[in-house]
Amino acid sequence: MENFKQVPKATLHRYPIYLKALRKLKSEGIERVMSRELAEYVAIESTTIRRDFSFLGNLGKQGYGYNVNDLIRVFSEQLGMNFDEKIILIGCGNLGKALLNYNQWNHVVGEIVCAFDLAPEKVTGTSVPVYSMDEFALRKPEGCRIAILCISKDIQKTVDFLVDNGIFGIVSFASEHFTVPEHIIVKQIDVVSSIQELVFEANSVSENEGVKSNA
Amino acid sequence: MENFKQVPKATLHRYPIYLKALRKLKSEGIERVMSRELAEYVAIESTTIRRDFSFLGNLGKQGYGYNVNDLIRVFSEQLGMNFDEKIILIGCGNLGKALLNYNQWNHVVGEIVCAFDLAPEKVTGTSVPVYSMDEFALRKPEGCRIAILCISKDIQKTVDFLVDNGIFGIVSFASEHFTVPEHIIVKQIDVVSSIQELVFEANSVSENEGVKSNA
DNA sequence: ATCATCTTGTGAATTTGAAAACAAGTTCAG
DNA sequence: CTGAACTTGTTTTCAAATTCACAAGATGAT
Repeated sequence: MENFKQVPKATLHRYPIYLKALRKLKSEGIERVMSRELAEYVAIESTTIRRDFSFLGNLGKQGYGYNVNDLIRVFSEQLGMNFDEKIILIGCGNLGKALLNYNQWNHVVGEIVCAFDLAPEKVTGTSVPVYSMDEFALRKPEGCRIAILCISKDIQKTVDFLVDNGIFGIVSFASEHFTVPEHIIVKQIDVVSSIQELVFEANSVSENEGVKSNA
Repeated sequence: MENFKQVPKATLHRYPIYLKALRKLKSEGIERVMSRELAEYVAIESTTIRRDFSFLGNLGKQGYGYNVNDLIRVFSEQLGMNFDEKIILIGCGNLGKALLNYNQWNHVVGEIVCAFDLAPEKVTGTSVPVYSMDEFALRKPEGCRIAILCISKDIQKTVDFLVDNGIFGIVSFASEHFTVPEHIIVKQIDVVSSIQELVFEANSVSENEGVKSNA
């Protein structure tokens, strides 16, 4: 957030992985970790980890390692992770409802404040209010920047609408393809594509062995 | 599948994106596409696209472009995408059931043949049979290689169990961290991490503009 | 049939990312 | 307090991926 020295995209992609591992370590009561330990844990070279961390400042101590709590705090502050992102969800079908009932949002990135659906009266058993899409402008929470998309029709139209209404980050579970203006950030989540990639990878390594995998 | 000339990992990651876009084009009745058009559509440089395609053979014609149907067919055949992957799903909570009811599996990668749960008798309204984990060895479909993980407890134990039972590809929706042997391929799907990454990216580009985004 | 106009596929160059190597600072035992 | 043993952060080296640039082949209008 302060003086970003051009953090590489590849590094940005790994931060959530580190953060998750660090939270796990913290939950196990571990307060100190060395890059080499963490490396084994997340299957990323220790040298890569140290470099990734170095973009955020001098976080470790020679001969000691890193303090887990400090790391988590720096990640949160420096990367603008303020824990209270107001997120909205569009489309309350099976998947949408499953995400709404997912209880691990708090104190991680923020929370889903409300949801929108074409037929909100048919949606029952959710812990947050569900509004009609017609009420969007009226009901959109103050400061809301991110939307989770769980619809299967009219994707492009919906995306355009969201962008026009000030959303700049979209996490999409929609399987269909869509395009956005340059300044909008999209994260696609697609089981089918993941499985395809998995199959492609499997078939391509069967030819020449040797791939390191982890989660 | 035939003679893979070391397809780069980055390329492997883009194949599903192309495939999805191509299917969309096909559904719109478009039979011919040029790398430049496709580039604008998926926000990947045309030259990158041409190189990516070149790993699978000479698929295009100079002065003409690519035939959409041919491309889709080659992708499927060459990459071992045989449309009938027998997939299993572990954990039938909200999310698991949502995935089971997702109706766009057929003719894309294969299908979810059955599911497993600790308490299968409590799971209702699914279109595929749900078995107890105790019956795993007995019920696992012949030729099944891929499992979708939708559980929130005992992740590591479950993963170890699956690996011991011949699964080598895992698509995990579990938020918790786990490790696998080297030859196992894992695709993590995690809404929270995606949102984190999105926030990180947003905050880092606000400093220096200019990022191309798409879906 | 011919030619101007396209578009692919690929060597070469450039940019980007990862790994190795090491200097400098910290810890902890005695 | 002293020094051996560690571990970070960064410089340098190496590898991977992307982009450039262009030759070669195809098209379609005339």
